[in-house]
Amino acid sequence: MKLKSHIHNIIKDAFVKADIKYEPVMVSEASKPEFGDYQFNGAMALSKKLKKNPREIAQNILDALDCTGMLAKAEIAGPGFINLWLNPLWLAKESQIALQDVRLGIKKRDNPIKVVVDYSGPNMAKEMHVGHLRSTIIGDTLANLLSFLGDEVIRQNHIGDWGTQFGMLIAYLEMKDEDGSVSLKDLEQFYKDAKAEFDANEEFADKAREYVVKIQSGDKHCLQLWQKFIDISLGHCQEVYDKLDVNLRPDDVRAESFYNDALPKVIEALDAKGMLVQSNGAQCVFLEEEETPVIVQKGDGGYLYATTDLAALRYRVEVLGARRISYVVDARQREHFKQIFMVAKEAGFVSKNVKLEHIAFGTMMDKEGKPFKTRDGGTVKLIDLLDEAVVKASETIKNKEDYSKEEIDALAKIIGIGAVKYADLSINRESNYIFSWDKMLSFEGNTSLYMQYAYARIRSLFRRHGGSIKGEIVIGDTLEHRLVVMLLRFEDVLERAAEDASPHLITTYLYELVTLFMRFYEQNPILKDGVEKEVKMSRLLIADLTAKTIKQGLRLLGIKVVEKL
RNA sequence: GCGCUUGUGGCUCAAUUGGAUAGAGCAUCAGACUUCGGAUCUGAGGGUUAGAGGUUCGAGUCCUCUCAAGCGUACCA
Repeated sequence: MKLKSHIHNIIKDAFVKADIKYEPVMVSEASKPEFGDYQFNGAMALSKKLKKNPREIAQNILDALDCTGMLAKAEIAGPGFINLWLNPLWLAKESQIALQDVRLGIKKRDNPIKVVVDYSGPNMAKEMHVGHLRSTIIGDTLANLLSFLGDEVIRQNHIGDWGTQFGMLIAYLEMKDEDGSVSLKDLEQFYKDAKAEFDANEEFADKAREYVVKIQSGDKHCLQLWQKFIDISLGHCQEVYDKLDVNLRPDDVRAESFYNDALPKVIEALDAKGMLVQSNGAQCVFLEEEETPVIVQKGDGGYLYATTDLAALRYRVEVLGARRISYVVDARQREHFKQIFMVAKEAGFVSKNVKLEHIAFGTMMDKEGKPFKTRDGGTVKLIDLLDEAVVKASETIKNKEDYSKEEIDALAKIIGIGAVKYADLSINRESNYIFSWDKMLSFEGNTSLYMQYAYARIRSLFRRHGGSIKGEIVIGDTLEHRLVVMLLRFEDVLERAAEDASPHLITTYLYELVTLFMRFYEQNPILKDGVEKEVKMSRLLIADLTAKTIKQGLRLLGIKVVEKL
């Protein structure tokens, strides 16, 4: 239910009736329950334009406002706010409709677009570390979300599989003369060993350099070694994706090497546009108001990160047909993307109706507020972090009920991984955040376990109830009223989260929803003796819609729910 | 040096993009129950939104300056 735009339309009609020749601003949720369900703040801003007292304008709007259907009541408050109350009968009817729909009343977009979401992007030379977590799950959530809302989403995993370090790595792989399955089990160690060999052994270093050239010129033997290396490394990534319950598959991989042939064409295109300038031997694009140029070709003829990104951008627009391209990449690359987007626009690689956006995010920090590292200062492998989360989760739930070992293992996986994801996604992506096991695995506050607990409680309610639910929703008190309004707000929240690429809007919403439900549940008995049948059914239906909304919300974040906890 | 980002109770985070008395959780203190799962709920104390100006009917949010922190600053990705 697009609550806001429905109310907006009613206000619009009132504007026409009241002969106000301006477009009304969007309504917003009331900041406090006393102020109703929604509020319209446009009267104050109009006062200057219309040269009238804002309260008078508000009164004019109010007089023209249709309060016979969706709205029950409207009042003027303060300097000219218009507070709006929704009609309980209307709310009951709409929530009933939502409940009968698997999509909870959320329609797919009428005008879907093709969206490329570029996320995760690990480097094949090393294993995924904690730094890849945010890109992977924020990107995945965005992709899930847009897809749910009806857009055609194309997931792109832009892996780093090309560059000088691969010469060293495949030379070392060949020297070890294994099939790779043993020595590449720990990529991190393999990289270290290769580097040590490179530094100590002159002969090996020469060979490594030679192999760089050989892969690039298409030498069969070297390419085979390289392919083997990439396959194994990608296998590590897939293991992480599966563990994370993220929707990335091998098909979504478009590696850097994929664009090799397109790189010279990027240079040609830029040259044809007269944008290339040679500076200190390198081919550069100078941009207005940018201090440093974008270097697209090195003095030795080699290509760079920027060149590959431009080639990828062209591919996404021209071949994939993207109308929106979202790059979910660390905030430190802000300048890079700013420049790439400028070059792409100037070169005509994208038309004006294509939206390019850098979905920047902050860094994960430790308790002291320093970048998250191991005790000896190394990077934390993502797979280790996830495994630890599962172990910690099983410790948390072990003492709770008499679960079998299998049950604990299954639960711990869902809960542990879910806790990591939820903790990350619940924070405004732009800022850095402090990683804390204790907070993450707490049952209190805005955490995944609080959501899981609420969901399990509702499910338990239905197990206990057993029989069928026949009846309709009747809003009995203000708490039920607020809860139902909250439930119907779901679509507005998803739209906004998708627009801003901000998963934390979903978690904030879910937390508010669950808090409200807990209060409702505490105050309004459902299965207890003495509750009238109609009331019982109505409350069960509200509980059911709450559970379904929690489940759907978490699902979009890539988190599964559990029936028992 | 220049540029970008950030600064909100003791701690961790919000604030509907300029709206009403800045909200939550943790921690602290005080309550509720012969538990529809207490891993719950209710309440209290705790804030000059880093600081100083400015714009506006109205500023945590926009502008200017100062302070502090993080990051980026041409042939890595």
